[in-house]
Amino acid sequence: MQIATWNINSLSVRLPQVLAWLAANPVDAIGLQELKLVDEKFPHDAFQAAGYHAVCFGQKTYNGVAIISRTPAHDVVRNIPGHEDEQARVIAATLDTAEGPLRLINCYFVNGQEPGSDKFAYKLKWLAALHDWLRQELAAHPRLALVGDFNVAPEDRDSYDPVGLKGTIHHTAEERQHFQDLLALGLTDAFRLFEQPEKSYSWWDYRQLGFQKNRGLRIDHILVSQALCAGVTACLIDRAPRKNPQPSDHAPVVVTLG
DNA sequence: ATGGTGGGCCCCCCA
Repeated sequence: MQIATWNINSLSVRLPQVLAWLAANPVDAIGLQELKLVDEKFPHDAFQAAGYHAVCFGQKTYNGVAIISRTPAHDVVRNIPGHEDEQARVIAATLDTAEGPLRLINCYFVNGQEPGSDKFAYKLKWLAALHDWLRQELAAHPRLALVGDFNVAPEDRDSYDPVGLKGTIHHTAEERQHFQDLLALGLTDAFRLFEQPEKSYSWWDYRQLGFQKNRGLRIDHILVSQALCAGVTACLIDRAPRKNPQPSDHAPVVVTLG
């Protein structure tokens, strides 16, 4: 089976591209981020017509996440339990598969703007809350995948300019430590299980020909629990949709499990 | 340090 993640930067604008991508890449489930619409405007009919179920957690103007899946999702959780948050950033659900239940946690991690800012402080708090909750989720759900736009470039090789951007947002020691803390819970970065092209990125700034110059960051990730890890046979970033007219600034990431 | 581009929305906020 295949699971994907994609920050689509407005579902209203990108719905045709998402449907086209799913038609060409009939994954079993995909986590979407940055819907930028309220639940009342979520296009359930379009996904149903494409053969998918959807659960969503929307918000006006900003954020918003959804899980699109071939089989109905159940035990849906929205945001981090016990962590007060006005922003819709997390949706988790269980999918029934041939190999047993799979817990899919789809997150739009905080951007954080700039180290030292209020938004950066919010990012670090949010990351700590996610970590604490994930420990419980992993204990309850051995087969677990954490997917989404992490807004962290974990290592220097995940950035087009690790020296020039050292210490800036997505590149700080604090953010990278939080990423390592997630791995320490027993999660594995599926992308790095395999040999990958050099300069593999999942996000490119719209400005100054970022994509054409491959000035990007790898900030969209799929982390798998130990129970899933042994069955992972591939993990790829699909750059093709970034070449579309009116693209999202992010590319989808896809993992193949057993 | 600024501003480059894009989305949402009501002209400035967020990425």
